[in-house]
Amino acid sequence: MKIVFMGTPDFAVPSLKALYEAGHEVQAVFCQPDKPKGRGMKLVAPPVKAFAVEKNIPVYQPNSLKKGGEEFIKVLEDLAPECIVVAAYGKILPKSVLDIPKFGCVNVHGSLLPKYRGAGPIQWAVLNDEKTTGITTMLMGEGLDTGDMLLKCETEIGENETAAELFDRLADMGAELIVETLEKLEKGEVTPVPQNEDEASYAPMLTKELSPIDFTKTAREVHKQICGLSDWPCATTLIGGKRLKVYHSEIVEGNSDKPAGTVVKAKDLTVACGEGLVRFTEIQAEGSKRMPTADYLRGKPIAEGTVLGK
RNA sequence: CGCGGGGUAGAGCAGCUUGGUAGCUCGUCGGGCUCAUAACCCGGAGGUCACAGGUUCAAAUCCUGUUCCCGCAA
Repeated sequence: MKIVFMGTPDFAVPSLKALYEAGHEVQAVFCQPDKPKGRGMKLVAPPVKAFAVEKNIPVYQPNSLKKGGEEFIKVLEDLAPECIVVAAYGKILPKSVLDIPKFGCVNVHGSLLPKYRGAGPIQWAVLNDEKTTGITTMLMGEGLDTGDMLLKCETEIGENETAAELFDRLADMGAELIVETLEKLEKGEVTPVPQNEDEASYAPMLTKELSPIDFTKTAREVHKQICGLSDWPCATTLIGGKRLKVYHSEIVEGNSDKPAGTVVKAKDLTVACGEGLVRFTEIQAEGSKRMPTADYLRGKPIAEGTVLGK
């Protein structure tokens, strides 16, 4: 099938790769413009662009498809793709684009719609301690992730699984599902199902305001916050006035009468919460790289009774 | 040139201000002790102190350049 692929971050790459390797004619790739990133504000190409360049697929990076995007829409019309596949593109497609391909625009979304529409479905599923989540492919409408659903694939969320780990798994699942979706779409073997608006929920992009850990919450809530925010923006606390990022953690059996945030076991950094105990297993201090907690403690021991968060 | 921290043994760190024997915790190897242990004791191996230049009798330490990693900000 002649397709145009629209996507930007790592999440989209497996899908693009799978379509490419499934023999589809990927006519062009659209992604966000290179953005100044990291220290020194260097321009960085999005992962999808890197893959496309490697495979000699033409890349377009419009600032917008709405305002001043006429020339790009012209490009799309000239390519006349049979389907436009969208995976975490990061831009709203105007109706003039949605109407171009005969099979429509198909989106790969990282949740079981209609739950968790929006930019951060994977992270919020973890943060909310969902037992399962998955991938949904759908025909795009004009609303935000509101289109009719095509196929779904469900998976369990691991007890200690971080959003980053789930991201990778879902990206691969999405890749399989989008290939299957196109196949069935072409053969007319799939029936679009409207979403139940009553069950819809919205998962906004994460911000750093979610980072600080509130140890008065339950150990489970703290643990899921750590998992859901890893690798970015990361749950954080303070130790001796310095910021400490927590990448991995696990819930520990037992309880403590110490105030929330107190380190009750210095050997493996077990911390008292409002209810229950949580243990940090991978952390990162300012100016240092992320490492297993045991490594960190060898160089910077933490005294039992230390209270985190200040 | 956005601001800042850092690169020292396999891992994590101290030492740098005030130049003068390469240090700590852990791991590893060998031995010992114990009914027993992620226990304890004794001993050993393991370093171009990121790279390049400079100052000096002498540089991990002071100066200059380069490079890589990280926090903030975006």
